[in-house]
Amino acid sequence: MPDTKAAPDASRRSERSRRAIYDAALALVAENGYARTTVEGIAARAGVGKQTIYRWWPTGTRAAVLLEAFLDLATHTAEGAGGVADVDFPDTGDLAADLKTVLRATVDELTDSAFERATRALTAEGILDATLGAEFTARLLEPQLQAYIRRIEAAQAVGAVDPAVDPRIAVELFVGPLHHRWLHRTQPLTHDYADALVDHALLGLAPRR
Amino acid sequence: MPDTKAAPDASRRSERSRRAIYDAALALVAENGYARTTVEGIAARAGVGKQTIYRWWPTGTRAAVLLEAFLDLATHTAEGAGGVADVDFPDTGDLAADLKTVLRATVDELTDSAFERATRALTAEGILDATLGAEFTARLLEPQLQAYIRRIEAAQAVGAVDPAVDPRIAVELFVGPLHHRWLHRTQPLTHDYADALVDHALLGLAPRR
Amino acid sequence: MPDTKAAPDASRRSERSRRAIYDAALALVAENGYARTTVEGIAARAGVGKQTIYRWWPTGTRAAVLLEAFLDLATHTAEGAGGVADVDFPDTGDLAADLKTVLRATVDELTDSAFERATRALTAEGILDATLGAEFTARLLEPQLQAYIRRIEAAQAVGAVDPAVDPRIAVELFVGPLHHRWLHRTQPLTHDYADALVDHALLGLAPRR
Amino acid sequence: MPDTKAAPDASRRSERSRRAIYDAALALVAENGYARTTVEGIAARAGVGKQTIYRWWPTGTRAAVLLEAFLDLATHTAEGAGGVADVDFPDTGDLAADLKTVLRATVDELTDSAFERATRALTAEGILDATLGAEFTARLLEPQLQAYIRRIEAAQAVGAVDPAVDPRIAVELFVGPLHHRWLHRTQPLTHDYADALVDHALLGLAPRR
DNA sequence: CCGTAAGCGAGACGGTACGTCGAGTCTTGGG
DNA sequence: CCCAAGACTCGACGTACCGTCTCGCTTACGG
Repeated sequence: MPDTKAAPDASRRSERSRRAIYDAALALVAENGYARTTVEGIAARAGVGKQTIYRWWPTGTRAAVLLEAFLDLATHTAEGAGGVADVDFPDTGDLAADLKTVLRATVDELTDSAFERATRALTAEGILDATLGAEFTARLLEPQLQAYIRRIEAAQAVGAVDPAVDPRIAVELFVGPLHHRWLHRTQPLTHDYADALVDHALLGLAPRR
Repeated sequence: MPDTKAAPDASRRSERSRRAIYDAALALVAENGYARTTVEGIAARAGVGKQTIYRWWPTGTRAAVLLEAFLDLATHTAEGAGGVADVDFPDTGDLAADLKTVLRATVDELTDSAFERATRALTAEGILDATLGAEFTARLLEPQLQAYIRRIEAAQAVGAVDPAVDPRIAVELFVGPLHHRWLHRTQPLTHDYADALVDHALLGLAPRR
Repeated sequence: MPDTKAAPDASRRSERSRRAIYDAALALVAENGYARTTVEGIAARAGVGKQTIYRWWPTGTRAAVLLEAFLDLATHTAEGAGGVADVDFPDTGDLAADLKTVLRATVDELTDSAFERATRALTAEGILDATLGAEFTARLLEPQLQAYIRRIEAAQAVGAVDPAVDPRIAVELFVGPLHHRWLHRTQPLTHDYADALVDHALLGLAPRR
Repeated sequence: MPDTKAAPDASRRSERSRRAIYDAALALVAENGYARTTVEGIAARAGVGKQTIYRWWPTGTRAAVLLEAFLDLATHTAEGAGGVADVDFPDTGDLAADLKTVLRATVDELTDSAFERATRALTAEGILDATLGAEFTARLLEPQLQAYIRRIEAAQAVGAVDPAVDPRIAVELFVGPLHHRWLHRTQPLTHDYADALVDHALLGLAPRR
């Protein structure tokens, strides 16, 4: 036998229900927090049967719905720009300025009250569950990191970044501390912090002279 | 009297039960994962009534128990050294070497199969719940960061680190990327990575000449 | 048009599907019992869409299908004899013997493992639901009772039964106890019991002299 | 191992909940019918958690509750008379009159609008499910039949009933037809019918002269 | 030295949500 | 327009845990 459980026929899926589920999930998490958001609640708010949710997200249901809601959102936001997978990163020729621009935008996104709770929930679930974490990383996080990497490689090509530097580590030098502060709330997450991070990372800690 | 609920009398607390609860909680999380660990399960495994758990951890029960189990563990590990709050950081005079030593140790801790699940669980809960997050940060994370900060200030005093550098940001330049990789599993977490991180952060990304 | 819901066009009905539904329903009840027999299961087993079942049996679906399956069966069994409505009752001139013949046959039918479950199910549903009960009585039970009544009236005509006796009550004196024992399983249902019933009812309980 | 599932500790059972469940079950069946009565509904009406119901009636839940509700009711009605198991049957010396008294009372019980639905439900479930049926018969039906049997044996002792008669069959000659008419609603269930039944059964169908 | 008041193991309780099943309706594509 | 297939909304199922609440039992004062 090929499969234990027959997969549902995606071509007959209700578009209306799918969207209603995304909207309901995001709204409920924003309003009540992830812990108080239930599958039952999402179904009720979306005007949908629970089975419809479990049919399309049989495992990791709550988090899986949220992840797709996010991806859907991102897709529609970036409409026409080629989708999420192709995040655009500014290249004005000034690496530090470009990094600050992007990191400041990231700060704004992470502290956007409409989505902070959902983003935290997804991140936390990804930390706990490796399967969801892989999905989260591959579909949301990695595309962004790749955009950084491309910008840093461009900088290396024009001599703005040491060619010995591993671009992946370079990215993490910016993104890691930002996320660290956001996740653990050790200090407020501000534009100034984003700027300082760029300066420290580019110049290094050791004295230049 | 003004209090709605009388606080339990800590002097009468059963030491045996307290320890059994820690052990049970850590073991269950290690065996089954945090999601499948329940208060009921902990109580049963510890041979303890549920009420005994709720008496001493009335809120955020599951995570609160785990956090204390961790602190208890750390206290007994660091026995005699003055406790967790006073983490010791090597100072051989060679900052890069000292950082690598500590970061390598951190890598080992984070990937220790006996505790990785519990650490992830605690981190994830802290991300979702600000109250627990504050507790987690204050009692587990911050003491460690302070040790880094002291070491970096010492390095600044001997001219090994640029005096203009913000020590807090400096710490995050090491710890942030490490945690990022651990949390999101983007790449394997190795000693080599710890070393590379130190080198990149100290020297900066911009070409030295 | 006044009708809320158009009645389906019976002339277009698929004979193949109808028969397949009867077979599936009877088989499933015999195999798994009525409680575990579902409309979905019948449809699947019959290779038929659910709608086809609901189209032709819009109310009381499960029981209605079973009832028709039974009637269909009886019709085909009694083929040529004029159908179910005209049950034939032996008349050898010996009333007691004729009653014993029929009651023994009834005992055999009621304990026939192929149909006992379905008969019980139909009876039980008829007990609960007056509408189905009326249908069940009119189409299955009453024709049988009428055959008894005719035989008893014939017996009264030849002086074998007291003319003051109400034939309907007389029938129930035979059929009632038999069903009682079958329904409540108070004692085993045997041919001997059928015989004893006839003797007791004909002669009465009071001493004859 | 002795048991798959630990039995609950009956000594700690909540009397208040038990009674509330009985009341709710009987009321709901009377109001909405058995088919529309759900375990969830009973729990809600009784102000009780579903688990409390499933704890004490793990199998055949709905019907089992109803059966116990009935037994409880009967126990409290017959309070002081020694309980249900010891049904009292009149013995005025006139067998026919005594039987008519009891059968008329039975007619009234069976058509009592407060309990008819519940009685039908229990009977129907007992017909379908042999386990429940055995319980139903043993605890509700059989005690009544035994009272009849004792009365008939008494009648035999004084020569009012033929000694060759099987008392069990005699009982069924009265009770069987009554139940038959009640269950199948073939004719109205009246006191006159009860009287006629007694007369027919005692005297028999065959002419006395 | 002896109540008496706490902590304790145990587990029943009222709840909430889970994930599943089936009912009956609706939609799609084929004949 | 019938039909097979199956997705849909809805409601109930029986289970798992939550956090609260008695129950007896044990254990440490404090009069």
